[in-house]
Amino acid sequence: MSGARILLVEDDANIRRFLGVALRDEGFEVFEADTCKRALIEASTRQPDAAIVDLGLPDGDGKQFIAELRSWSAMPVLVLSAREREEEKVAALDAGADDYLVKPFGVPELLARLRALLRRSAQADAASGSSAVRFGDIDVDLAAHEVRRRGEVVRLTPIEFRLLAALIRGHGRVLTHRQLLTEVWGPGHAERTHYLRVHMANLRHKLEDDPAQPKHLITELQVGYRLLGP
Amino acid sequence: MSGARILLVEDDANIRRFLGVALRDEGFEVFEADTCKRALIEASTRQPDAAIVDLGLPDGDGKQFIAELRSWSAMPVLVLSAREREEEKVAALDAGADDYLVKPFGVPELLARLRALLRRSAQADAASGSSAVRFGDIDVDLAAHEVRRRGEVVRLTPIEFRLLAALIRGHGRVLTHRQLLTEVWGPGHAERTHYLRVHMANLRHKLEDDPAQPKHLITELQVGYRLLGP
DNA sequence: TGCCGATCTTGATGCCGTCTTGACATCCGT
DNA sequence: ACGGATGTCAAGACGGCATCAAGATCGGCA
Repeated sequence: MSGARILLVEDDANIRRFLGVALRDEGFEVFEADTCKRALIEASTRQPDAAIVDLGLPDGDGKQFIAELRSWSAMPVLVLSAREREEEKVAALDAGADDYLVKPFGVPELLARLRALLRRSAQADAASGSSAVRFGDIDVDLAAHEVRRRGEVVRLTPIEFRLLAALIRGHGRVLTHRQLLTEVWGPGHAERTHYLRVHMANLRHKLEDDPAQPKHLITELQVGYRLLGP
Repeated sequence: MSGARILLVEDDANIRRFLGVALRDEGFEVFEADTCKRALIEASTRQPDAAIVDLGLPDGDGKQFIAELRSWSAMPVLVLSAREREEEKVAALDAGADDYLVKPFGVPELLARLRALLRRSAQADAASGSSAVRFGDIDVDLAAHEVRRRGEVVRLTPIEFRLLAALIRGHGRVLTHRQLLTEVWGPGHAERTHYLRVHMANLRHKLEDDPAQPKHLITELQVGYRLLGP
């Protein structure tokens, strides 16, 4: 679970910056918030995989944040706090937190505990349904890495799959050549538009009824490509 | 989640009795073990909902118990220990523990952390299936630690079994090299893709009719592997 | 304590699928 | 009809994968 998205809620700018660096070093994508209100907004818009929350926030208690969050999200929450009174810990855990770490703490321990939480929630996610998308007679399950056409499994090469995944993520919208190239090949290959043509052609052969008259993998002249739904 | 079944692994008879009483007072059903070996037997026969484990066991380290347990069970594990060195905590958590509490601790905190773990796993259990799986002519019973092929018992090495268990847990979907490596070898070996190739080859020799043309242990080029069902 | 067997790790090698690359055909708006 | 952009096709390069075997490691047993 590297590259997981973490919401970091902490009002002290120094600690926040410090933790942010440590988390990003581990390959996490980090979003930051310094108030209860802001944290709830970030939590809903960024769709993080887990939250690290300081209890002492300027507006309202961190426990309040957890309670609010729990009303619509099951994401794991790790609480940080200077308060080491046992009742505080019990209250936070019973409010819906998954772990409670008393300051000062070691970063390695924080990371290990975070890994443990992500490990659990990854399992849970895997067990509960799949993230399926459908357009025309094509079914794509991004999590399972599986593509079917009229029920038949279609074998895609790695690049074909990543290209399709990129198109699905922006489904409906036009994605520029540059966007697709950097997403699939990484930055540094942003001008190899020829790659796109070749692999898009391969994708069309595998997914379209008539590759010359694509119904879903649409060319936007001079701009890029888009995936058209049903 | 009152009435949950708890496995208590602790070699000190006094502490064990004390914790047993505290847990039973809360309405839990408690099973006790004082050695690594005994704990594994109890874990598989009693089917507890969670385990509380002391790290300092007479025979072998508690981490060993966790690693063994994790190869066939996903039950939450809360570690108790007198060792407060950070490396110990990290090692235990990365071995598969879900929480780590340093002695001496307050019973209310222990109970709150236990509640948090049970809360989570109750959610997860609601979604997932049983521990016996069949694909082709292979039968696997994760709980019993047994693999059969056309009725014949197949001997798997520890790593082979854990690799197979990881594939079964995500059966059908693609598991990335990274996922498999961290699950079987732990984080820190996430880029030894060579291990995977070797042990996957061994698994195929033991389970597939034609190891060169696998029907179930499928390679997903550049991505990982997947277990294909019937 | 020292030996033995099983298992895991590590390295070398050949192979196969995929990606890249270039030449050429086709389409589109002007 | 023209030029630039897009689509098609096929050949060769490249890198990942499978396989085998030898060295390292660990645990059990005497």
